[in-house]
Amino acid sequence: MTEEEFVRQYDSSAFQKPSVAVDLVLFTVMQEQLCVLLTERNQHPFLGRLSLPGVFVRMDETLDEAAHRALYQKTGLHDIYLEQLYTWGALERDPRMRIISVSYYALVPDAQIPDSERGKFFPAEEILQCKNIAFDHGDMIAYGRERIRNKVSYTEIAFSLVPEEFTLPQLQKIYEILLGQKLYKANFRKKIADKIQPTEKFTSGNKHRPSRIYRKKD
Amino acid sequence: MTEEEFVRQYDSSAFQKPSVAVDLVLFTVMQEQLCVLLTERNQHPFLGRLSLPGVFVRMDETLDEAAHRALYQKTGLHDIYLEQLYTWGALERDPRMRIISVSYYALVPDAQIPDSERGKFFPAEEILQCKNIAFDHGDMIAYGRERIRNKVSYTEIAFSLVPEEFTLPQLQKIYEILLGQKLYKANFRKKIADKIQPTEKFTSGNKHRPSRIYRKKD
DNA sequence: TTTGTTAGTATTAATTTGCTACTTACTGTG
DNA sequence: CACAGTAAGTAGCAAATTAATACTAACAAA
Repeated sequence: MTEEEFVRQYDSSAFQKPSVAVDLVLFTVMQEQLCVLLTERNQHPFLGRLSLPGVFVRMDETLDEAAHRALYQKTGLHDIYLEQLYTWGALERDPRMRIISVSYYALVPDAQIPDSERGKFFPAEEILQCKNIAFDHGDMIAYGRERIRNKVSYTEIAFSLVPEEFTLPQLQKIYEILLGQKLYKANFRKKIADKIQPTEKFTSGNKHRPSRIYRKKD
Repeated sequence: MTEEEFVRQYDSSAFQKPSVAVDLVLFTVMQEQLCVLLTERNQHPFLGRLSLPGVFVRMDETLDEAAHRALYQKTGLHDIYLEQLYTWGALERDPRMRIISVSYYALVPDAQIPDSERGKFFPAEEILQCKNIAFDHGDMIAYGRERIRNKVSYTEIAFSLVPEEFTLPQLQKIYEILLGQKLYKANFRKKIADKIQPTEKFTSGNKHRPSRIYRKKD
């Protein structure tokens, strides 16, 4: 059967379609941990469980637009790193009806999160352990965490988790948390040397040597 | 607005849903080139252009199942490496109606392709140049090529493009084509040494030293 | 001035990668 | 049957990265 025959068959008779949603895994690093935005469900199914923010995809918006809308509606944030993750299509992933969900992940620096939202972030590690998560959202979080772990080393996504101005110990900590391992200070600095720009500013107020403040190059 | 309110609003009033399709980027390495399976469209839109095999997702099948179905229906192949790529949701990607397409890529060893299908494979490089491709299928091919290039070095996907029994020059060639660069023989062998198992067999019939035949370990 | 603490640099060992050159084993030709 | 041609396979070393440790620098507080 050709694609064309399929279109005809599909449009005429069995005209049922799945719903399409976008779910958002919003990551940040808080208190030296990778954290995710979750809200407790106040309705069935999965009443009381934690779930990711999500929206249905409108006929007049792209997937990326839907993801940005979800982000903005739920957190008020915009202009942050956002990337498509994976599309989930298990038959019973939502017990109410067939919903195919395109997951996205986003990265925000801790400092950029409004105070009203801070309480909604949970450490990814713990969340994935305790299994109190609605739908297949645990899989989405795990998949996102994995994607980030892979991309840290060959992209610059770590910078998306740090403010515009940052210190190298700060940045290194982010790398370490995302990678899940300690790095060597000297080597780390050599490696990112070409991606950063020193400023003339230093941290202050700490009871130890101040740290130079940098910005991302370009 | 909560997700629940959305569900209600969505189901009752504006009940229109996009169609969901799966498109398959089937790669192989033929004549020292990365090639893709394409068929010429015999219908509008994009009449005469080359397009990827695709199917609509049924209500009773998962996305992975739909991808396998597409593969089997179009080529008769099964039990090959298959992985989800990316989901495409531009508004006008299909001029007939709103179709969201989940792309998958698959890898087959040249030797496993039935003769009837061999003519349908085109070098990815050329295809992406000449822009004779239907829909956004060119983007899908490019995205798949990129994904493979990335995964070659830290996974074992290259083995999916080689028969069960293979020589090291053969395998190295696959790596080189996927990565788009020459590799050093000795280093290559060191690196994959723990992933392969030597057999007692050798190639024959060539007018030079025969090559030992290996299998994938595990 | 001393201590505690973190920032930042220097140095060296171990490993991996880049690269060249060699030996080995076959076929076909004189 | 030697020799040329060709690709398989191995050895070895230089260059670059990564792993690891030790050091010096700059602050606050006692």
